[in-house]
Amino acid sequence: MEKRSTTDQSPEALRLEAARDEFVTQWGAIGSAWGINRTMAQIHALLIITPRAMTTDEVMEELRISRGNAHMNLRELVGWGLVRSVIRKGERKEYFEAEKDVWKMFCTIIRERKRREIRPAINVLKDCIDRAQDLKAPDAVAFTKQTRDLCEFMEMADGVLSKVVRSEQSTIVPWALKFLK
Amino acid sequence: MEKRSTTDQSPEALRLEAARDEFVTQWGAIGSAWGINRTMAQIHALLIITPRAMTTDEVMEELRISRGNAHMNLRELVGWGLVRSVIRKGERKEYFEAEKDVWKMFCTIIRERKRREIRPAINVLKDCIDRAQDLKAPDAVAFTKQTRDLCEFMEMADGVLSKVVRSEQSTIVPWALKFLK
DNA sequence: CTAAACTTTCAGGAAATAATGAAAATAAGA
DNA sequence: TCTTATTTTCATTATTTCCTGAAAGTTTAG
Repeated sequence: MEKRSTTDQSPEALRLEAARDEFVTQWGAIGSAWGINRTMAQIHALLIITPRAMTTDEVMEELRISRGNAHMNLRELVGWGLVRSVIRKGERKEYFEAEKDVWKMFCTIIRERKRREIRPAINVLKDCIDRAQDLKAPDAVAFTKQTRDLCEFMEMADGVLSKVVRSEQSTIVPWALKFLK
Repeated sequence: MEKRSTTDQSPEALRLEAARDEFVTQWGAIGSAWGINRTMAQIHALLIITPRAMTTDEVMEELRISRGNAHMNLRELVGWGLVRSVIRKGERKEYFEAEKDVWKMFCTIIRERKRREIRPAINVLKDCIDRAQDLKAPDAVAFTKQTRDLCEFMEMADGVLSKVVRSEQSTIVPWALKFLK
């Protein structure tokens, strides 16, 4: 077994390694600001900038994390559809590679967030509206108006995002968006 | 001092109270899925569905949280621009009220997230590109391509969001978006 | 069937984050 | 100025979230 990162020490390689580390670290921080587990974001970052598929052990080594941690978060990423597992014939272990196309990545994230968070939020709002809509007290009327406004807004947003995401195949939307700038 | 919530027990009032509680609780959960402190989201929810401005003490009582907690999170909300403090003449204490217009709320959140997270992320990406763009190794080329793609995408997204948010005053964008559904 | 290679699970511990409560600071009225 | 109402801070404590490592499970080759 060779230790890549400790034997390959040319200045260029070091510089690349530093840049990669920076990216992985910062991407982890960014992820956690958006409610994503730091390690999951870091693994995702690592896979995104690695051209070949990686094994659990490689991820563990690169990120200095335990097997359990690496495993769980890789599974989670597969669950999100951001990473797929690859099995090479004749080999027993599992490899993982990330979707590299940024637009596809974006669409996947939107699709999942819609499903996991926007839809449930809309349901909560509808439930709240149902519970209070027939009440006449001023506070109740205010409550109903506010939740209804919020609900309509979120349904609109959900619809817009669906439109955007549905165009995943074509490159038209990203192209059009560039001109909207 | 009267205890509103424990003396006013008509079935309607109870039902409203339950709906409000549900909303506050769930909104807190939703917030934390998006990287926002649960309590902050709950206070925001509470202020959104309360027609009048509230004092720190009212928020404390309603949410059963400590003064320090209420205080800090109210300040944070004011910092986000989602809540403003109101000082009534002749009164010494501070009142807080939330922006109720959903579209304005949305624009405020976008504007802040752009400032706090999207911009810094773009800067990180640019820094990573700078560090590695002159390297020739295959891994380095892949790294640069990937970070550059990501960077371009985020700049595009940032631009689109700016466009959307800049139209805050007018009601044209929300109106147009409805038709995009 | 057995062993080796690899994956999965999860109880317990560690780290990160948030909340409390009391003391200190500030501001306003008398 | 002094007193009181109100706000702010922050060390301590509590809670939540995450990670580890080892044991159990699974699969494949021989």
